[in-house]
Formats: sequence, C-alpha cells, structure tokens
Amino acid sequence: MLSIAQRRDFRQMLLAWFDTHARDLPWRRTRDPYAIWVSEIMLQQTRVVAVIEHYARFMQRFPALDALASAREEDVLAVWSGLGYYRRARMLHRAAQKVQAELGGVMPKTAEELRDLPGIGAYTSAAVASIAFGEAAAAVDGNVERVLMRVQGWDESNASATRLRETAAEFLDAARPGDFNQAMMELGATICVPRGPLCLQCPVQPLCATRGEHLTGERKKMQSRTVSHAFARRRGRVLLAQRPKDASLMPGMWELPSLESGAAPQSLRVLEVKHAITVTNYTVGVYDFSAAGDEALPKTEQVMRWFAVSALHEVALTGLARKVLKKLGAFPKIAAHAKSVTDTDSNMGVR
DNA sequence: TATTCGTGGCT
DNA sequence: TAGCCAAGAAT
Repeated sequence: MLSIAQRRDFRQMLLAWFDTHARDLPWRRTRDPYAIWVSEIMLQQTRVVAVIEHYARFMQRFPALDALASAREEDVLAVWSGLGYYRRARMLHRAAQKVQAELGGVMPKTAEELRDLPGIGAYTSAAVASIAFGEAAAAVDGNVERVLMRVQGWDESNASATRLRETAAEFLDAARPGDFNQAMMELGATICVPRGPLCLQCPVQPLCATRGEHLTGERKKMQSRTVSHAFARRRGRVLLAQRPKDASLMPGMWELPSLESGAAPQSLRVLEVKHAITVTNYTVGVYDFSAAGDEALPKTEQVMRWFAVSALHEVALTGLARKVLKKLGAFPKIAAHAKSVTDTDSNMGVR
C-alpha cells in the first residue's frame, strides 16, 4: 500500500500527465450535466470510438433534458440503434422523464441522489457528480480497477470490490475529483491496457508495484449458433419483423424476419455474416425473397411491417439487421428525415 | 454474488 | 481466426 506521501505524488504525476495527454473528446468540451450524463451512460461497457458518432447524433436530436423527456421511446431507441445494451437507452429516457416530472427538470447534484435514477449505479453516479458538479466521489470502472490492482500488486485473490472502492477513495484528488477520475480511466484506456501495458510511457510507473501485466481470471467461453433470416425488398421498402415486447434480448426492436433452418431453398441464399451477441457467436444466413411471391414469404408469429429504405435511420433496428441491410445496399447512406416511417397500407397480407 | 444484457475493433 | 474486451446496472 502506498503511503500518504506516495499517494500525493501519484495524484500530482497523474494529473500533470492528464493535463498534457487528455484526448479531445466531445463530452470534455461541455460542462452541461445532462450532456455529461448522456456520455457516461453511452460509455458503459462501450468503447470511446463507438460512442463518438452516436453521441453527436443523440445530442443533436435530444439537446437538452426536456427534449429527451418528451420524446417517444422508439425514437430514443432509433438513435441508440447499433450501440447495444438497449436497456441503457430505455432507462436514460425514463430517468429524464422522472427528473422532468418530479424534480422540475433540474438534475440532482450529488452522487447519492443521482444513484436513485434508473440506469445510474455506483460508477455513473460518482462520475457525473465529480465531473459535472465537482463532488469528491471516486468513480470505479474497469480501468480504475485494473490500474489500482497493478499499482498495488494485487491479483483477483486479494482485490475485492469493496477493497478497490476504498482504495480508489484514498487515491482520489479531492481538489480535482472530476479530472482525477477521468485521468485514471484515461490511463487505463491508453497506457495501462489489459494486454501489453505501455509501462515505459506511464506517468506513475515509479510508484507501480507490478510494472507489467497482472493475473486475470478465466473467461466464459462462447456458444455457437446458426440462424437464418429473410430479406425482401420491393419498391424501395424492406420487410422487417418486430421482436416480442417481452423478449429478454432487444425487446421491441426491428430485425429481418426469422426463418426456420432449412425452410428456404439454397438458391435464395445471398449472404452469410458472423455476428456475436453477448455469449453467442452467430453464423447468419440471409435468403433473398425479393422476387418471390407473397405466399412464399416466411410465416411467423412476429409482427411484420414494410419500411421505406430511405427512413430506416428512424427505426430501432438491431445491430445485426443494420449490418445485413448495409451489406445488401438497403440502408440509407445519408440521414433521412421522412415523416412517415412505416406504410401499413402496404402490408401485403403479411401477418 | 452471479447472470444477463450488444456491438465492433483488435490480435 | 476465435476469442478478448470496453467510462456497468439491474435483477
């Protein structure tokens, strides 16, 4: 364990490094608590590069808390489409409505109060409170845990969550808590990376007990599955199916209609893609029904609807559906702003 | 405490 | 290429 004087040195060295090496990220250019909140939710278990695009679109569409609170959930999901972990979007939306309805549209300013909002847990409450409001709360994410474990020379046998939280609080720079928290994460994301840490570039290397990789535990191995989906495009529209509202995975979102394996002739097979969702690796076969008659379209219990290709930006698509539609040239390259997203009159007898 | 929730880039 | 992994929260 570092001494009090060593922890003071650690803060000084880390913050000096952060002041000169911090990445220029969109959410670091604002002090708007709402904007910082949105960024923190998007960044949960999601890489910075993946967040940047979605963040810009989200803030353009929902620039302030009241705009998000008054939006429809399906429109929030459409902007979130492709980012994954869609529960985050639903809870962010609900939390905005709660702040608007119960708190007069004013965000809570302490970690403790933020913690009561849907989707805000131990990490996010501390991150928002420290970055947006200057509260001396230690934010402990995966980066911070890894940095602390290496600095202390701990492995998974002696680094409990409680111990890491307590240690993070002891390390925290109470004068610049927001910067310190971000600096710890920045260090973990760019220098103290999981595999092959760049110790020679590390600003706190002299204080680190490990100076290299540390032991990590076993990972659960992935399952593999083969699935088939139907693609049908007619007169600028594509046929999509809605996942059940009570599905555990991506409820209510739109995807290509499912096919029983072997239900479609091989002659219609136009594409094969690999797609991993949580613990399963999918091999996805896509069958083109565009030229087939209505009677040949897959029979399914799912709700199905024809969508204009030009308006697919406004639809809450699954990432897999988006990927396949892009590969088949059925996804708009420029953002469309069509008012009418669906055309129920062209349902063509499909259940 | 252990699972479940997406996706894409990297090695 | 087949994993590995990311600014976690809810249940």
